[in-house]
Amino acid sequence: MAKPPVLTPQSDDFPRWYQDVVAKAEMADNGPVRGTMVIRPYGYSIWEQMQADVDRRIKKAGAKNAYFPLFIPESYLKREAEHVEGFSPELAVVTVAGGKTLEEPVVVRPTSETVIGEFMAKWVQSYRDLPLLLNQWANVVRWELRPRIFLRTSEFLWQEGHTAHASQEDGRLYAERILHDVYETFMRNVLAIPVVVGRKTVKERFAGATNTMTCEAMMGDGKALQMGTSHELGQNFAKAFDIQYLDSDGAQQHAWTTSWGVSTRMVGGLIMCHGDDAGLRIPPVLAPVQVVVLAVRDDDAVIERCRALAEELADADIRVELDVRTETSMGRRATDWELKGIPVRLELGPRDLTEGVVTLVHRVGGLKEPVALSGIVASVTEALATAQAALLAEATTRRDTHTVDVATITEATEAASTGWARIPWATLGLEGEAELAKSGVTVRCLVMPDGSLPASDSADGALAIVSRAY
RNA sequence: CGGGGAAUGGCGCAGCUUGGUAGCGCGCCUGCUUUGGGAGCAGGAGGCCGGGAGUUCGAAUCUCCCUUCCCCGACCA
Repeated sequence: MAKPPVLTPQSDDFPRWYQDVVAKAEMADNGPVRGTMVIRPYGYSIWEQMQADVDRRIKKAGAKNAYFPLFIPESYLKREAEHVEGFSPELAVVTVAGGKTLEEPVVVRPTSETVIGEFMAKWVQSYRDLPLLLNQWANVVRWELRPRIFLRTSEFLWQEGHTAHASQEDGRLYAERILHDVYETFMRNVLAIPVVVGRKTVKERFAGATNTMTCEAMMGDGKALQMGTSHELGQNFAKAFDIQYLDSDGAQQHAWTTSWGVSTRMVGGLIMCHGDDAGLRIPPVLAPVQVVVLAVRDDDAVIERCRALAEELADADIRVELDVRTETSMGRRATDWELKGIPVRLELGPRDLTEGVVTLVHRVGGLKEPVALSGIVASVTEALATAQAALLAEATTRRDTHTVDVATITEATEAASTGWARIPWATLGLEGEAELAKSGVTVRCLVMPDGSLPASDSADGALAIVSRAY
């Protein structure tokens, strides 16, 4: 009798598959409070890898890390009208603390523009203080109506960058720099996710921003996921929080601010972009464990050789884990590592040992090949590079084959049942956008035909990428 | 907030119609045999059946109230 599949097949029920993987790969559990999640060690190690890489890139772009408080005076949120309107339904508010009703309720931050704006106002006096480039790694809370683990949780982890500039131009360039040099590059080169970078429509724009830019990724089922955003906030927050500086001519000026962030949602995106019916497939550059060395049998010589092998790989700076839990069957362990998406598995048994080889199993593609024990570092290095490239190629092919050019709203809706549609923004317009929304289809972003960012909300020739989204 | 479901060992479920204080699969523990793709057999541990009130000799099961969760929709950076 055939064994039932380890996971619900993607083609049967994609959301169910996603839930299954999250549980069986030991990524996360639901928390006790609705919408919260417990990130398990394996899931957290993936987040830590993301964090480390993104943090390095942010610092390279000149921003410095700081930390602002979790609690924000409710009055701060109210200072920027559009901002408070955008958030009020999803705010968690503390009204009682220390056994007493608070004079002024405090809000658990949904994002930190307001509190950071308040302090920027204190720190910025002169044009010489600009640009002020800050970033923080923090948790934020948004009481979402429909949570989904990693994709939309009531509390999530992220990095939020906040900057103040002397001119609109400088702010815009910095927001774009973060979008391209930090987010897009990281997603493509590390996550192996070929995101489309574009400009949000007015409807989809962040509350309080003058321009919202986004990285949109296509998931395995053809739906879109916003993986990161970068906002130009204009002078909205500078005016609300009085961030002013004296320019070189001695005149008071309001600063121009930006904000930008990526979150634990990326973990969900990674799962849904690369996962298959056997589980996760983690791109090697990101993978907390790149190689697992697996002892096939309980045999002293085998286990000893496995240890030596793992050590040799670790010495070559390959992230390796040793699995000599021979009390568990070989098949079970192989399945479990596959679920976790470890890119390369080295299986070593008595047979391999006598032949001086080890069986190298590729998670991407599934190929199994005997490779010489002597040149193992080179073989593994090559296998990792191949897997990284293959994942990006696969995701790129899917994105491209599931994106079609259309001319009408009806065609766009149709195309959105299996992927993305590209339609001239001039054809669609605000009414078309509203029309699509009725069937659950949204404009993910606007892009120019050459892939660059539209310079305005109504840039000539801009194309709308429309699809269903998570 | 509207519509639909559900709450029973860690997880997934059956039992309820026709009341007699729980059962299955997976997981877990012990032992033996196994181990090259989710091991097998044997023996175990583990549940005041979401909460409260009521009917009854007796309630997982019937009645009423409450709470929570899930799905669809509205909402969402």
